[in-house]
Amino acid sequence: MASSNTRERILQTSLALFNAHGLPSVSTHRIAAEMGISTGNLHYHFKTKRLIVEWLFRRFDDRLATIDEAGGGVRAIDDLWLALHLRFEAINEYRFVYRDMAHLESEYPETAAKSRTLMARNLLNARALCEKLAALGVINATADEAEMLALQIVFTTTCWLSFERLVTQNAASTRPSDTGLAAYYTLTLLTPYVDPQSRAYLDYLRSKYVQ
Amino acid sequence: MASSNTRERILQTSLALFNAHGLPSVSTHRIAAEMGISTGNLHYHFKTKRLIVEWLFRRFDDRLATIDEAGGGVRAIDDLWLALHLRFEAINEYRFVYRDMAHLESEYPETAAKSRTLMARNLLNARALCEKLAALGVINATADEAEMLALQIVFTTTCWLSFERLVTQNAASTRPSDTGLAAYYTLTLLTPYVDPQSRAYLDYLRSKYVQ
DNA sequence: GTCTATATGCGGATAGAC
DNA sequence: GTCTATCCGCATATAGAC
Repeated sequence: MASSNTRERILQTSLALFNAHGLPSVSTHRIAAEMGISTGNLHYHFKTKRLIVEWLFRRFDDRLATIDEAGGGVRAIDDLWLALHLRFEAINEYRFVYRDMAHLESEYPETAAKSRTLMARNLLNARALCEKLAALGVINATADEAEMLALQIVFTTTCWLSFERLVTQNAASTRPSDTGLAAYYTLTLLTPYVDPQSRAYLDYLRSKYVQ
Repeated sequence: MASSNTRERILQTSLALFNAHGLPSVSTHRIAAEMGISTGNLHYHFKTKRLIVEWLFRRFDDRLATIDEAGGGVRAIDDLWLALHLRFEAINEYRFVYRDMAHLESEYPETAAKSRTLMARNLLNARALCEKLAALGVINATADEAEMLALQIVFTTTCWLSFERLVTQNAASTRPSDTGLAAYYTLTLLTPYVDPQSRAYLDYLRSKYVQ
């Protein structure tokens, strides 16, 4: 039916605007205007802006959960690159979440709490991943080093895309946000620890991404 | 005179509130209420909220510039630890800047542009620093590795304190934000490259900060 | 310098007609 | 479902008295 169509368009439009201009800067008026509908109509589908944010966050969360499941089979550096790439794709599609996290904290505490839970999950997964890579001999790292690597990986996947916008020139509007490059950058954290074979793969990526 | 006193108090109060609740969530009303003055009075001293933000950012910028000057003499890992610690102290005192960077981008474009300039400066400084440490033999890294380390250091100093809030339990209000720990965490990026002597210092820090 | 009072606009959200 | 019209509250900012 047309109803759920509008509902879906609201979510898509909101997501695009949140990503482009930031959660606090995008009003329900603006969302409705962008879609060419009235604010009354918008509030018929979502009683509050908060509900829109919650729905979008839930999708983000589900998306990452799916990636996590599939990512359990990482056994080598190139698997890891793919897993990271997919992860950055997802984070990029919902980039408003991490970029406006401070605002989320103060205005949408329930969603922020879920975000904390997500972060804890990410840490556990990353830790398990690094331990596995160490056990497989893909990386040569002590338990402490593996632990630190896991933290660095989670830190980077969470914050890198936001940071990248600061460094790249003011082409803030026209941002393709190369998620492959982001994945490569994350992998470089492992550089000092990888075995020679994996090292060759990193060099291959390097030639691909660094001019 | 009392006038400039009030002006200063406005800046201090604004800074504290921005840090505690976020730039977009703190209104001029709230600042005035917190100080026990009227909004009219506040606007007598600062015609717009934007001016307050610009003054605070300028102080932040100056503060980092001072640290940069003093930091030119880093010749060993313990020097670097001190320099990083001072830097995190400054970033922590003005943490609203990086935490609400997305909002700064959309609502205070001029300040955001200055922030970009600052970031470029940071990158150059970090690069020079890593090259120097490599030349001194404190770290054993190729030119590429030194370059990557510099990027990682800037990324970490910029985003770590924001990320930390996400990971630590919901004691978001009562956050001492251990800047020494942040500096130690940043140093761990160098771990794989340091010479044995510096390694000993890192181990000392580790025993101090990691339970 | 500091106050009270007020103008103006925007954002979220609702009422009721169609 | 969708619209128009409107309410309410808050935020920035100003005017004018003290």
